[in-house]
Amino acid sequence: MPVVTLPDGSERRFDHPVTVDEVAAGIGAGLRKAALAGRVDGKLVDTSYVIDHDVSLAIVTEKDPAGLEVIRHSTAHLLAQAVKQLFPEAQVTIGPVIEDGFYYDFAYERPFTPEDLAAIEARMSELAQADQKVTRREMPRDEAVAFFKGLGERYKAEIIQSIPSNEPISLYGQGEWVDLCRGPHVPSTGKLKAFKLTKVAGAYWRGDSRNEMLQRIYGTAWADKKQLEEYLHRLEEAEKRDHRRIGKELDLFHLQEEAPGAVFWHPKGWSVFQSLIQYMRERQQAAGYQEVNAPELMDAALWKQSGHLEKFGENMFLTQTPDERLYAIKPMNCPGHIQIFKHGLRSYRDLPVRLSEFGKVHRYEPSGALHGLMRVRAFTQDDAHIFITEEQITEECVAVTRLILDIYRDFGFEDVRIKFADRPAKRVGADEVWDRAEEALKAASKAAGIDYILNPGEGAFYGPKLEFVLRDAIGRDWQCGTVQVDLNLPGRLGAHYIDEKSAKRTPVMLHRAIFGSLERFFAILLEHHAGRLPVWLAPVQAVVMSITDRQADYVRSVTESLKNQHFRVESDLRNEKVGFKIREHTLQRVPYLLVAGDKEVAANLLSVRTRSGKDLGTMTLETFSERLRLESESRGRRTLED
RNA sequence: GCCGGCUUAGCUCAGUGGUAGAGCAGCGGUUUUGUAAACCGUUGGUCGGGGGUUCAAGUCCCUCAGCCGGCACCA
Repeated sequence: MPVVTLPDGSERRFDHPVTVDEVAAGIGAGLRKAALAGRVDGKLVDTSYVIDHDVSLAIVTEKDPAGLEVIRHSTAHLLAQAVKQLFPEAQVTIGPVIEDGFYYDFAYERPFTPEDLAAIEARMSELAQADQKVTRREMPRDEAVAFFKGLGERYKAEIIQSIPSNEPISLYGQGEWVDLCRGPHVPSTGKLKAFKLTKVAGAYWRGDSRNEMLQRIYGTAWADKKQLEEYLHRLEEAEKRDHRRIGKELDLFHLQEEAPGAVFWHPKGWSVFQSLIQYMRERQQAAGYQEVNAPELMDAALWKQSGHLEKFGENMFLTQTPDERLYAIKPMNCPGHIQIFKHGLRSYRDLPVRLSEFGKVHRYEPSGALHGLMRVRAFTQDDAHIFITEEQITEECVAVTRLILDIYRDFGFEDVRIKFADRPAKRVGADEVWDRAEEALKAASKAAGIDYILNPGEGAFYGPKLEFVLRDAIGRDWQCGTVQVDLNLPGRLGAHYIDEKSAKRTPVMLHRAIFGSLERFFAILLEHHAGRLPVWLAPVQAVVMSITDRQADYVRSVTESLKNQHFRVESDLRNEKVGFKIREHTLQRVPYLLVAGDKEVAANLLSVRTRSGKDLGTMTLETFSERLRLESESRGRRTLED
C-alpha cells in the first residue's frame, strides 16, 4: 500500500502499486500531460515506473533541468531511429546528452553529408509528430548481447558485454526501434518539439585514436521553439565575439600559411599585448619578482637532462646547425631559469628567488589542434619560477594564489574556479617524491582557503598543479593560471643552495603563470569584451575629429596634448561627414569619440561621446583627460562609460 | 594526426565545363559637412600550390598546404 510524498509535503495513499503517470494524473490532467519523468527518492525514472512501496516523488517537467536532459536524451534516440530508417546499414553506438544538446555516434560506410542531415532531421520531425509511445523493458545481459548481435549491432553488443553480467539491461523502444539505454526517456516522442541537428563530425570509437572513426551527429534540443531560437541566437552572438573575426575587423593581428600557429602582430594588437606585459611587469615587481631572459635555443643535451626531450619531445622543434650540433627551441622556460639560478652559489638566505620571464616558447602542436590565438605553436608566457626550501612551499603558494586572484580582478574576472591536477601517467620522479609534492600543494591550498575540484592525472610531467579557470561574460570557462610544485627538475638539472648548516641542498621550484599564454589571454579578453577593450587596454583610447577643415588646428592641438599625457589618441581630420567618422570609430570600438566643431572651438571645449553611443555632452580637455586617467587607473574593476 | 567541409579582388561574398563578377575598401574628382555610411568616376585577380581529364577547367579528378567544425592531443 504505497504512500507517495510529494515535494510540497503532501501525501497520497494508494491501495495498489501505481505508476508515476497515474500519480501525475491524480494531481491534474495538465501535470500528467507535462510529465516527462519522475524523481523517486531522488532517482530519475520513467513516467511508466511502478511505485510499490512508500516513496517521495517529484514529477519532472520541462521546467526542471533534469526534464530538459530527458528531452535531449530522447531526442538522441529519435535521431538514431531516423538514421536507422534512412540508412539501415548504419550501426548505432552511443548517444549521450551534452551541454545544450546531444550527439549520437554511428558506424557507417561513408560520412553523412549536410543533405543527409537535412533528411534525417525531417524524418525526426515526422517521428515526433507521430507521437510514438516509448516503452521500457528489461532483459538479462547475455540475452541482450545476443539480441543486439542478432540485429547486427556489434558496437551495441560490445557495450553491453562490458556491463557486469548480474545487472539487468534496460531496453527502450519506440515504434520499430529498440535501443539499449539506462533511461529515463520521455513517455512519447510527441514531447520532442524543438530540436535541430547542428553538425556532423568524425569521432573515434570509445574515444581512442587507435580505434576506427565513427560518424558523430550533433544536435541541440529544447523544451520549446522559443528556447531553441534563443539558443541559436546565442550562438550567433558568440560568433560575433570570435577573436579571429574581431582581430581582423580591428586590424590587431593575422596568421598566414607560411607560419601556421604563429602570430603576426599588427601595431594595434601589439599595443594591447604590450599593455598586458607592462601591467604584469609592474605587479610582479611589486611582488618581489626579478625579470630575466633565457635563450630560445639551447643544446638538445640540456633538454635530455631535464627530461623534456623524452616526455615532451613530440611537441618540440629541433634544429640542426651547420656545426653539426642539435639544438632545441624552448617549449618551456624552466630549464633556462634553473641555469640562471645555478649561476653562482646560492645561500638559503637568498630564498625565495623569484625569476620571471615573458618568454616566447614554441611547441609543435598537432595541425588539427591549432585554433586562432587560442592554440598556437609559438606563444608568450608570463612565466615565473620560484626557488624555495621545502618549508616555504605553503607560504609561497598562498602568496602566488592571492596575487593571481587579485590580478584577475583587475580584468573584471571575479568568477574563478580552481582545479587540482595530480600525477600523470607520463612523469619523471619517484612516487614518494610525488606524494610529498601533492601533499604540500594540498596543504598550501588549504592555507590559502581555496576549494578545488580534483582533476586526476592531469599534472605536469614534473609535478602536481593548481589550475585557475576564469568564467567569461558569456559563461564560458578558460583555464589560464597555474601553480605547480616541482620536486624533480631542480635536482635533475643540478640546482643547489647552501643551508644554514653549510650543507648542499636541492631547492623546490614553483612554476607559475597567471595569463598562461599571452596570446590566448588576449583572445579571451577580446571575446569577453566583444572587442570593446577597457580604456587601459584599448589600442586607441580616443579619436578627436573635426567637422570641417576650420577645426583642424584645434583638433591637432587637443590630440597633441593628450598624447603628451601618454594617452593613445588619434586625430581624424578627413574630409568626411562627422556621422561617417563616428560610425567608423564606433565600429573600431574606440572608447571615446571627441568632436570639435566651430562651437567647441569657440568655447574651448570638446563634445564627448562613448562607443556605446552615450552622449556625455561637452567638457574641457582637462575634465576629459582626468576622466581618462581615472578610468585607466581603475582598470577592469569599474568602468565609467558603457 | 584522424573525419568532413572550405580556399575566387585588401574585406565580405556571387559565379550552370564555354569572355571572372558585386558591395565595401583603395585611388581620382566634386562636396566643407554637427554625432552609426554624401555623390560621380575608376584601378584591382596567377580563382590556395602542383598535376591530370577535356577542343575548353574557378567549375570535374588526383595530390599538397592552409583554414573552419568536431575527434584525438594539449591545458
